[in-house]
Amino acid sequence: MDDLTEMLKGTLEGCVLEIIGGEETYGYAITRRLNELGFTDVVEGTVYTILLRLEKNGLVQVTKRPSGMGPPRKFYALNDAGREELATFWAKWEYLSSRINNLREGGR
Amino acid sequence: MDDLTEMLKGTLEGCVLEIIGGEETYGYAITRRLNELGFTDVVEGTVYTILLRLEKNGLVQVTKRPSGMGPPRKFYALNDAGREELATFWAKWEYLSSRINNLREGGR
DNA sequence: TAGTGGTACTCGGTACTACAAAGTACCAGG
DNA sequence: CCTGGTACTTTGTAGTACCGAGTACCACTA
Repeated sequence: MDDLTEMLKGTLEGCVLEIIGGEETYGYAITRRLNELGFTDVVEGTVYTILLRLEKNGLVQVTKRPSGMGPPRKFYALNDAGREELATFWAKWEYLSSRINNLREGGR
Repeated sequence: MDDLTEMLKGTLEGCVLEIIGGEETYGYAITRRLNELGFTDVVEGTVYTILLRLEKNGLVQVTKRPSGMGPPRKFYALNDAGREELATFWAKWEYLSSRINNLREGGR
């Protein structure tokens, strides 16, 4: 699939929220997860900027833990604000995707 | 629905292409059409920048015609490149939306 | 005839986001 | 020691939707 970067704007952050909401995890693993979910071109740098943004906006709780396989990992978990943001994201996604699919089917 | 601007990035241009593909039309009418289709906050300035971009990228054919109801209108129609771009857009949209919905349903 | 409101397009600047690129650092195995 | 996989940081760039202000045409009306 060719370049999706513009289309990912606004949705990739929601995807990261969803992954974190499923289980406490860390940046490197999130990137790998996204890749295997079909977001093949998403790279680490992108995920880390999103994680820093989530942290700055107070949507996640961060815990640093040693790894054994390399440098220490920063684990991310959703807090209440994060869960709320995730729900908002899905509401927006549903709204937008339904409008777009309507448009495609002749526009009603 | 609250702010969708980030989520619209990469998709709004495709929506405009789809509308133009349906019938030859012009900026002001496209804005009104988007608004009634549920893209309520899209404003004229945004549509015009998209139209100029489409023209610059050689995806549309432009014809200026007098209006009777105000200043002359610039009518836009898809050319072959535009139709191809529209098909690519829908392919990307299908790909992306299916991945996102998969992710939502537990992630396989 | 001046004023208002709807139609219609242009242009300069801003904010936000995904991504590129380069670097730091930890650890295991040869 | 040196390579390769793991793991995070930082700076800068490009692309897009949006804002705001401006220009201009026309119909209607007081």
